[in-house]
Amino acid sequence: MHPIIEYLSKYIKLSDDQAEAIVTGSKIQEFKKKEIILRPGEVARNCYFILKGCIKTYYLVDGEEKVTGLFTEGEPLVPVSYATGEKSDYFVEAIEPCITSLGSNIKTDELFDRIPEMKNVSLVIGGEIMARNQVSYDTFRTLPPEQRYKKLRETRPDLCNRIPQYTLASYLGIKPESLSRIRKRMQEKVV
Amino acid sequence: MHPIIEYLSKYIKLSDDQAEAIVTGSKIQEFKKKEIILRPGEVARNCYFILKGCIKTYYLVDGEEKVTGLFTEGEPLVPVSYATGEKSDYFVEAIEPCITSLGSNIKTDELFDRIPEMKNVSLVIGGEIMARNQVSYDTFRTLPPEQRYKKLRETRPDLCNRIPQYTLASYLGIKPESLSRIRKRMQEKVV
DNA sequence: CAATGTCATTGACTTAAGTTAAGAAAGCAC
DNA sequence: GTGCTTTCTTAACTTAAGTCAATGACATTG
Repeated sequence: MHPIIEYLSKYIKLSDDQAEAIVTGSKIQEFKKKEIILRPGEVARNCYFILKGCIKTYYLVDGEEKVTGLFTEGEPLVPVSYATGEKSDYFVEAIEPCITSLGSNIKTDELFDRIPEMKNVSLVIGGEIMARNQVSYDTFRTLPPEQRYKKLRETRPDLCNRIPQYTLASYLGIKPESLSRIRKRMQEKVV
Repeated sequence: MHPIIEYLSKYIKLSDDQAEAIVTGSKIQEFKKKEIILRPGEVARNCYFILKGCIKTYYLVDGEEKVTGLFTEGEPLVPVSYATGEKSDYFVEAIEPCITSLGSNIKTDELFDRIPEMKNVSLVIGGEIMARNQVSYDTFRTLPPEQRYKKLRETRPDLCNRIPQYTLASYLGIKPESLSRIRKRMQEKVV
């Protein structure tokens, strides 16, 4: 089964015809490692469903990368700029070689015409993304750096291994040196 | 004009009949200062549009209040629990005496039947809430405590005056003592 | 109006993250 | 493989937030 259909199957029973229409209608786009998908000042014309690879979103503050989001296989990435139609404030960049399926406003309208039920699905998925964002937000807000790292190891252990430490540190809101020290502290406690 | 209709007018042109239906169909609920609106473990059956007053959302971590959200007049408050149907992880509590207009799943379904266009409005409003959340999230992530406070004074100066310092401190992710010191430091620079 | 409770500030001290700089380890290109 | 870049770690020092404790301001209540 196509990954997109598998993803949607949680929300809606699609006929074979409908599934076929979605898959053949969906555009695939690939990105090289370090390829920039969206820059500040640009308006996002697409959102992305990640089939393979890993993408980060980040701000450039005084020349420093501030990572605010990490996305991997099976996750939808909806740039704020796509939702609002305004210029993006941040970068979207492939950390690994990526294969994504594109969503666009035009495609979405066509889809809603063809399968009206998808409007409800969008509302539900939107609610879920919002809820997930909120949880991630609240974790960051309520925990100090060291505990954020521990939490991340529990909830997304895959990330800790596949992503450069300095990117992970930025995502945790600390400097690479601090992450290094945290890791060392944790090691010592285990021994 | 009713505040809810004024709010919706940004998104949809409602006939007088439709506006009438929404206003008469909407339930008003008031809360006393310090009244708890939602507790961890409970499932939210309502979302709220704030007509008057101020509401905070917070986690209780080791007996300590960790404020993650502050909402005032004209803002919609959608508990994660309302969106997901799962038990809440956090408290929702009135900081000031509040007057709110309730939204509920049943009401929403009725509304969608009556005014199908409202489904599109929900999608748009949902996108906007998500975008606003993201901006607030990213501000917190990318700025250190002192700058978070400065930013908050720029973007929501009202909050800094109407809310207790210890609540504000918690919202900024610091202790009241630290906020006190930050304020002192800022004063000294002005003089 | 005294007594109590709530909230904000201050000071002394601790802790952990930031900064700067240097060097080690790993990955990549030629 | 050699050399180069990128990434990670370590160390010494600085800075700012956390902690603990005391005090002061203010509002609320009996």
